[in-house]
Amino acid sequence: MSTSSKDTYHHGELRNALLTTAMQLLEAGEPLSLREVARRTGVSPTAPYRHYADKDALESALATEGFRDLRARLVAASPEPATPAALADLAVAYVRFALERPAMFRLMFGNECDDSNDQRVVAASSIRRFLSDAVGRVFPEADGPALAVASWSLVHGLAFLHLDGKLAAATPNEVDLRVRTSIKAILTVRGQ
Amino acid sequence: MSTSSKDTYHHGELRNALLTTAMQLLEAGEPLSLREVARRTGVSPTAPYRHYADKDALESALATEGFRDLRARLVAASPEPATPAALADLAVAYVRFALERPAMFRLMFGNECDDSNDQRVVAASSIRRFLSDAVGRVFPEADGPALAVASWSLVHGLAFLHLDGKLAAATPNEVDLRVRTSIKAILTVRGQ
DNA sequence: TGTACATCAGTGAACGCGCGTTCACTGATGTAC
DNA sequence: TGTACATCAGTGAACGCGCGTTCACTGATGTAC
Repeated sequence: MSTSSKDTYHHGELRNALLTTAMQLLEAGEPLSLREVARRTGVSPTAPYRHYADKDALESALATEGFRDLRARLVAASPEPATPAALADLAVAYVRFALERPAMFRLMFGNECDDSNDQRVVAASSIRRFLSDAVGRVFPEADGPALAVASWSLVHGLAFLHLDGKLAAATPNEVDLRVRTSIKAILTVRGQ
Repeated sequence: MSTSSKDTYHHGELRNALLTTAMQLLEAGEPLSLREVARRTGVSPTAPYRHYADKDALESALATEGFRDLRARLVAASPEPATPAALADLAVAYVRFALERPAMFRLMFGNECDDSNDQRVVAASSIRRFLSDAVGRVFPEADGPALAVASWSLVHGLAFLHLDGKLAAATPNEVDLRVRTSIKAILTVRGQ
């Protein structure tokens, strides 16, 4: 299964190959180590240092990919959300992403952020903007920024509480349902 | 600074002493290792194994303490919350706890939960119940369980997003304000 | 009240481990003339 | 078109590290008679 084509000493694609391998490690739920990534890519333990300054750099690159993937999932769920139902679809997509790729989600969020990586910052704030725009479109008369933060927090909290087993759910469908129910509950409550 | 009173070979309080030391390590933001805990408690590296089966057991005990502390903080903020304002006070207390004791908060939540530790499960669900009761009291006509989940998620998300630097805030007061603003925004939005 | 003995709660050496990272190196590639 | 040479992208040995955990042990404690 390992790409043992040593034909290419100068690999040419090592940077991407490392990223891909690291991704697979993460999806497999195995601990991420530079040495293991190198091993599985069929390359010496020090080869990665030609492409990433250190382990943190690899992780940031990985997180950047993660943010892009998450954004793509959200966009796929609802490209131009403009109704409460569309918002709920976004929420479901967000939580699904977290549960399907828990290690990645934790890497993206459950860490002190490395703000020195520009691409990462851009990828993360792109998600934020997409969500804010959606909320603004659906509730134009509300306190936009505050409601955007609140919505993101609600969804993010749902994701993390499920991830950490604080909200047990047997099946993905149950999770989806709970997400929708939660949103409906909070939208229909009588404010003070 | 280290309690070097070796007077007591049979320490008598080693179990608690270890827990306390571990707590301090956590609060200091240093990585938690069994050896380091033993070292700082002035005891051999293997002594802890008389009191905790392994590292996970220590961590569970630590998390249990954390849940109790968090509950105490919530109760202190509002012993019998019955108004939206009281709920906001709870939210502020929750987020403050997370930001003041980030390592502890991550240990409590940012992990797969060890459900085999009964005390831990009890301590965690006690918080959940307290929050649910509060929400039920304030919004008796709502879908209780769903709204409770939503509220907890909102607050939990606010906590984590701040923790991870996704929502920048210069001062604790700014954080408090944002928490209150978020809640107000979501409570006053016009549901569908 | 004194003593034998089981149990409890420590010690200290040792294990194997995998990690991130450095260093000096060399083989492959591409470019200037 | 051919060649010299700089640069690029790998290698492989080695470093020091701290960790969790096991093992056989021993000193202290408490209890039964």
